[in-house]
Parts: sequence; structure tokens; C-alpha cells
Amino acid sequence: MEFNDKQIDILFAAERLFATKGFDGTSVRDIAHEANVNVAMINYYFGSKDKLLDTFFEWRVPDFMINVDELSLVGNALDKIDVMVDRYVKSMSSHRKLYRVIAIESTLKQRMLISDAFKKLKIHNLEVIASIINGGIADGVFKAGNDPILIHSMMMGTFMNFQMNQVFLQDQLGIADDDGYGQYIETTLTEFIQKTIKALLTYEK
Amino acid sequence: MEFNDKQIDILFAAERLFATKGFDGTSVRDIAHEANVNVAMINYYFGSKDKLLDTFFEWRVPDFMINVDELSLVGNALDKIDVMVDRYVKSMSSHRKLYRVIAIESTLKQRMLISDAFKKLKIHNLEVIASIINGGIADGVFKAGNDPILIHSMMMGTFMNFQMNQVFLQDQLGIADDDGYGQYIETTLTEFIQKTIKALLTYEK
DNA sequence: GACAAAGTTAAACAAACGTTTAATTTAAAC
DNA sequence: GTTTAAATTAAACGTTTGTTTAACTTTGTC
Repeated sequence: MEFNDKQIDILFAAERLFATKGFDGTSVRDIAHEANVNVAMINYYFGSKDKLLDTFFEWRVPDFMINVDELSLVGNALDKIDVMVDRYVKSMSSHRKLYRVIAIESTLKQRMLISDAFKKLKIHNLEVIASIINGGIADGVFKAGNDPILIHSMMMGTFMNFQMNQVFLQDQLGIADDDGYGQYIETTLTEFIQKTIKALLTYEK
Repeated sequence: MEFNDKQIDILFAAERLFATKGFDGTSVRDIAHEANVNVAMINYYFGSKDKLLDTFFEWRVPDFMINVDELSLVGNALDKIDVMVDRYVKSMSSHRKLYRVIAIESTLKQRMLISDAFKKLKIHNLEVIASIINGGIADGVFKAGNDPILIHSMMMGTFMNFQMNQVFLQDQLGIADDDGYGQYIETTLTEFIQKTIKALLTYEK
């Protein structure tokens, strides 16, 4: 998929607005104004507001993928967990707006026609996690009987919870600004998720 | 706060629609139709669509509270975790629509004017969790150095992730219907969260 | 430099939005 | 039974919505 400068301006503007106001809360005039283009340009280039959302998702989908190559370099199963979580959180953290949009819109069932592309990506990421866990079990480091789906849900959910409740959590944690919050996510929260997964995978009973 | 039958009809209708279509995606005419009342009744009783959302939250807030009395009956710190998680998930599970609405609308920053009532509730629940953890540390059962905020975020986030990605997860887990999904949440997912928290609180290093 | 295609614009479109109005019905009080 | 307030209604209000139109400008091609 190839986009010209104006199309990319629109996609970025849409991302910014969808992330803060939601899809339904954002008008095409909002987007046009934010992107400094004429309203008609959105329908001209993307067909409709709905198709703009679809295109937006397709445009961003590649940023979801866990990089498997990087993981194969790490030997220890415990270290693999650390690297995987670190990369996952960093990827999500650097695309926080995108994740907000997905979180908001994926809940509204009638949408997500493009869910096929997303489904494949989620399945890919699940398989990566499953292979790490199974490798750890084979090495005798991890206990068996832990569903990768649940671990993935825990990791995603914990991160998302930080995304969605930023105002409350930032206040509770005594963090001053947005940058500090981002740093907290990339350090303390990342370590927490790493620790949690390792604790779970080595827990008796 | 006292509501007559018609007002309650409207609140339930709003809950059903907000949970599936979001606040912005739902029109007052949708709500009026769903509740079998005239459109003007919504403004007559609630003032505006925005105030209806506020009133809806205030109406539902009490359902959030963790019941502390029930916990004091349990002696063992590990068992207290089990009971707390079980009650928490059951409470969330029985108000799934409400939690969807909160999850969707709490992300949109300009909303949540009523956040004061919510803030107090969240702080109450956090304090309950903190006291359980501290009790466990005092008894020598739990390791110190685990932030209750992170544990609470993990519990909420994991549950929410199941709420928000029902379509995908139900498919992945091979669950046939909505009831089965609810059962999975109240059994397998609950056990997973219990196990995760206990593993974390007893984990070395 | 003429021609066709692509890009861009302001204006207009009908439909849907939240809200208000004014008229009417119901209920309660005396 | 009359009076007064509350409840309910259909219709209309002015905006805003997403989209389309038709005129105009820019760009690239021969």
C-alpha cells in the first residue's frame, strides 16, 4: 500500500483524534482541519469515513508483529521472557495512540471488519509466546500447564489498563507528566510484567 | 437517588446500548426506542444526554465496591487473595455491560467528570488489596516489595482484556456461546488470576 | 502550448443529531 | 368536580453529520 504526503497527513491526524475522542466522537471536518486539508479530500482518497478507519488499521497492522529473529539470539528461557516482554511493551508504548484506537474501537462489535488481518497477527504473537513457554518446559525451567492465551491476555491487559486509566494512575503514582508516565511503563511496569510471567511459569501447585 | 420505573427503563436501555455501541455511537432516539419511551422523556428526566451518562455512572457506582466484611472472615493470607479475586471477578462478571461502558468511556479524556465518585471507589479497592498484601507480609507468607497498584492493574487489566476481546478469545478458546464464555471467566480465568497473584507474592528475586 | 487526468476547492446535499416547544393527557389535592 | 401540577406526546428547532457536486487549478504527456 502506497500513500502520498497528504494521505499520510490525514492518517496521522485521524490517529491523533481517534485516540483522544474515539471514532464516533471525531468528525471528518475535525480530521480535515487537523490535517490541514479540505474535507472532500478524505472521501476523495479514502472513499468514506469508515473506509478511512479500515485503511488506518491496515496501515498500522505491521507495527504489531513480535520480531522472532531477535528472540532466537537469546538462549535462556527466562531471558527470552524478559526480551519478549521488553520488546512488546516498547512496541506498544511507542504506538500508544494506535493502541488506544484499537482498544476503543475493537470493543464495538459491529466494527472490526478488518479483523482478519488482526486475527492473523494476534495468532502469530500467541505462537511466539507459546514456543518460548514450551522451550522453557523442555529445558526444565518452566512448569507445564500454563495456557499462553492467558499469559498473553495478562500482559496485554496490564499494559492496556495503564493506557486506559492514565489520569488516575498517574495521579496515584505521583508522576508529574506524560513523559514520566511513559518512562514508568518502560521500566517499572515492564519489570513487573516480566517478573509476573516468570513467577507464574515457575510457581509450584 | 430515587428513580421511577420509566427512568430505570431508560437507564437499562442506555446501559445495553452504550455497552455495544458506545456513548457517541448511541443516539437519544436509539435509547428512547429501546426503552419504549418518547425521546423528550430523556431530556425531561435527565436534562441532557451527557447528564444521562453521569447519572448512569452514579446509579451504578455502588456495584464496584469490594466487600471488606467478607474478607475479614478468612484467616489465611493466601485464601484472602482467592476470596478477593473470586468476589472481584464475580462482581465484574455480573456487570459486564457496565464494565464495557466504563472501559470505553473512561478512555475518552474529556468525559469522566464524575470521576470523583469513581476515584474514591478505586482508592477504596486499592486499600483493601494493600491491606491483604501487608497482612501476608506480616505473617511471613508474602514477599515484600510488590506494589498493590500494579497487582490491581494486572487483575483489572486481565479481566478487561477478556471483556474487550471476547470475539477473538471465544474463538481461540473454542467456546461456543456467551454463557460458556462467562463460565470460563468465573472458573479458569479466576483461577489464573489467583494463581498469578499468589505466585508473584511468593516469588524469590 | 494543447490536452487529459489528477488534485483541490467552496458550496450544497439530505439525513441524523440533541434539544425545545406547545399542546394534550394523566394524576393528585382540595 | 374543579384546580394544579406532573407526565407525555408529536412536531419543529437549529446544528452538525458524512458525502457529493460542479467549478477550478495543478500536473504530466505528447
